[in-house]
Amino acid sequence: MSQYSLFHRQGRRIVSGLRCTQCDLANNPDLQTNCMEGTGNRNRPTYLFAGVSPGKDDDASGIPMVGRNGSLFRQLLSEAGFNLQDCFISNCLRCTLAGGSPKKAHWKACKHHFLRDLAQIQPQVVVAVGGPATTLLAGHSGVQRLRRKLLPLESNANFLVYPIRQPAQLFHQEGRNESIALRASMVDDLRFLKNLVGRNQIRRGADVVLDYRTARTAEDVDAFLEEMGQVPELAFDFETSSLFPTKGDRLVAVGFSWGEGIARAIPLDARGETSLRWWLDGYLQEELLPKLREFMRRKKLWGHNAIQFDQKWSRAFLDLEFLDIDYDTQFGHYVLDEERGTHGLEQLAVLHTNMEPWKSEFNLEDTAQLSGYLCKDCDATWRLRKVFEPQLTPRKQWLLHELIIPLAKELDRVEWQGVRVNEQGFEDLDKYIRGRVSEEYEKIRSDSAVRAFEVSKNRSFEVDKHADVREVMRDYLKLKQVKTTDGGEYSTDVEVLEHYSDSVPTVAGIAAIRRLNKLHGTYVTGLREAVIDGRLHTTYKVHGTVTGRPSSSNPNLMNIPRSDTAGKVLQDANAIKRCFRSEDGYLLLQADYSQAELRVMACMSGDPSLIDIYRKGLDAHTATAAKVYGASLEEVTKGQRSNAKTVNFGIIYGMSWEGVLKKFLAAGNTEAEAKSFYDGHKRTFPCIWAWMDEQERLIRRTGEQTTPFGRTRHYGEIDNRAVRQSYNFPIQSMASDLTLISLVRTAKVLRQRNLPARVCLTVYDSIVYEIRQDAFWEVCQLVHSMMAGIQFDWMQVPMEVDMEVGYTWGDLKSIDMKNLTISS
DNA sequence: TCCCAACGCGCT
DNA sequence: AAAGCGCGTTGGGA
Repeated sequence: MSQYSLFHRQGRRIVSGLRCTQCDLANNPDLQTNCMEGTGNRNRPTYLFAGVSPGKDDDASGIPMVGRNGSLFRQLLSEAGFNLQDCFISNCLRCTLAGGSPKKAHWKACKHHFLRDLAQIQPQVVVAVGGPATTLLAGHSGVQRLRRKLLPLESNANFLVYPIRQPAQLFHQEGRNESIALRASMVDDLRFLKNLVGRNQIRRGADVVLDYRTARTAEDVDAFLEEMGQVPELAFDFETSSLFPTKGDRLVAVGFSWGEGIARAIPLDARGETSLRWWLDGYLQEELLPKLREFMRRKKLWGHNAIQFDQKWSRAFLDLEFLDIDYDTQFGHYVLDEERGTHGLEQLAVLHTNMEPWKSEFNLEDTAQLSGYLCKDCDATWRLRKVFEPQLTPRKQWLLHELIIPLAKELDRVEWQGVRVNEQGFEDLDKYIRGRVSEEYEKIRSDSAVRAFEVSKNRSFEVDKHADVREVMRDYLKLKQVKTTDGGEYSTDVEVLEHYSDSVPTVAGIAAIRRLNKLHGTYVTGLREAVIDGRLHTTYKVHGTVTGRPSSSNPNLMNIPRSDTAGKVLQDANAIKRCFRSEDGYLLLQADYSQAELRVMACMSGDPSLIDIYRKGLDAHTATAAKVYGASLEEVTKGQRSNAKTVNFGIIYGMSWEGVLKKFLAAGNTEAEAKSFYDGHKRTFPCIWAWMDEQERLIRRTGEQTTPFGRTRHYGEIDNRAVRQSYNFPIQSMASDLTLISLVRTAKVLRQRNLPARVCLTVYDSIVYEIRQDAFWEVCQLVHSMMAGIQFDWMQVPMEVDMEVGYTWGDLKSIDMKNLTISS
């Protein structure tokens, strides 16, 4: 899988820098520029010029189209009236052929670079410079014959290729009369292209003739299924009456596509004027659904709904436990471009295909209209795969097919099973918190400032109204502003409240009420409303974050309060987590990667001191403090350990000196102490700081980072925030991927061995399993050995896995894996 | 009634 | 001034 080495070893250290080694061109000992970037206007220029590969001078300088050939080419462009501002200049192959000829393997290995540029840059037309480039791009040879023609780009027919002859030909005929004529005709060809553009004759091509059909009779259905019978793989989509199938919901229609502009829609729930006759006589349940089930059961499918969605509806309405889905266009796009909110079907189709917007046609109440809409969804889904899939590097193929898609399928099962909850627990909490809130309100209402506020407003003071809290603190309690909100207002967030809590009891009361309200609204009322048959079913999003972490929503089960938070206002600190429980006869097992991010940092930076700490199995924060303070492990004080912890976390987030100072001061240190620790840390862990500098240089040079797992983060303007993100991204992303890989692997093995255990929850670096009691120890050992034994070539320290067991999420006990005992 | 911004806060 | 999320309430506007 290491065909690229973003992180490659140099001596002891692993440094970053993109080095492509995917074809033999990279092995050329004389190669100066590995994987050359194009140059010019990247923002929808008219022309993208593509030579076959960098020339000798290009290779030496790192820029395409320089040297003798390049300047001749630029001269011709200028004579033909081209403006370089409107051009992007690159090559089909990114490493020099050094006079050799391009082989299929070169293009196959390199193509994704070109196609990615193309998709991002979106030129109006691609100009293939010379015969070899034309062959690679358009699959035709003989430039002479193809002069002044527009050909479809072989890998993505949405782009047109205009072949021109190689200007360097002129050097072979220098001084001859033919040379003058040849030069003139080359310029003419360029002018011809410019005129085509000027007359607006190169547009995104008119779309293909659409072959969309909707089934209106049973005969139509049979004909469609017959027609699609021979097609091994189909794009498909469901139209549904809601986002999550619950009672009363309807699977409205299903559609398929197997070619550009081809789609079939089969309505299942007819509405509007176009009522279908078979809908009326029981045909749906007795014939159509079974037929459809048999049909879909045997097909490889791909969709655009992030898999879990399709899976749930087919399970609920087609009685198909698992669809054979091997691609999803949202994921396909996500691995190429991680930006949030960019994976919408219509948005992608408009950007990458010839299709026009259609989402406004959505109408659940008119089946005929909806079917047309569905056909477009399916068509777009089919087309987008053809656009995105060729852009995948081998590493991204691995990421998509070996991690993301299997993960989505596993998480689908997790969501579907859900987690058992103790509803009585929620009710008790509801009552308790209401009581606590009135108590606290009673206390603060005895404050004269609060009373004065209420008198002047002639209404009660409410903690949930930010303006109320602000006014009371600022104007009645006369407390100085400590912090400003984004909107430039007097902030009253938890940090400010805590600042005054010790000295002003009313502020402490406000803080308590706010926390109680949060716990009540989000975790008691909110969760209770989401319970279905005694279980909570979250939805995990696999493509929702720029780092590759999953996210959870409806309800979010990744932000359930921990005991130290809840304990600040609840008598029973674990009351909320205790509402999450195992099924009768089962146990919960929580497996946590301990300090995954700092361990990844140790591996990526190659820092000998940090590696040493983890190889010796020490407590990382204590050991950090010991090294920085020059003390023995036993001598490290609580305060010193806490300082080390602050900096260790700060590093992961790219905290600045000012940030460190602030934290240290807040913890009761002097500025001198902060400074001394900060400098001491840099001296003790030099490779960590060098690695961070490396990341900054990398994103300044290339604008992006890619992890060994194939996750990429793109940056726009490189500001301070981007620099901090560059420190955090590989660490957070890789740590998360280790957990996700473990989740997929362990879940699969549990199933293969038919063990009575399954994944029940996951929170970033932890996985919670629900295990039947009699199989507990077997599963526990299996999970532990798989998770702790995870190994990749870049890993230089062991991964430790903390194991905990309990009947609920709120009273987990540590497991001693050596002795297989449970701590009391 | 729905949508959005602002603010704040829960988690790793 | 420390990364990544989802979601609650309030309050203004369409």
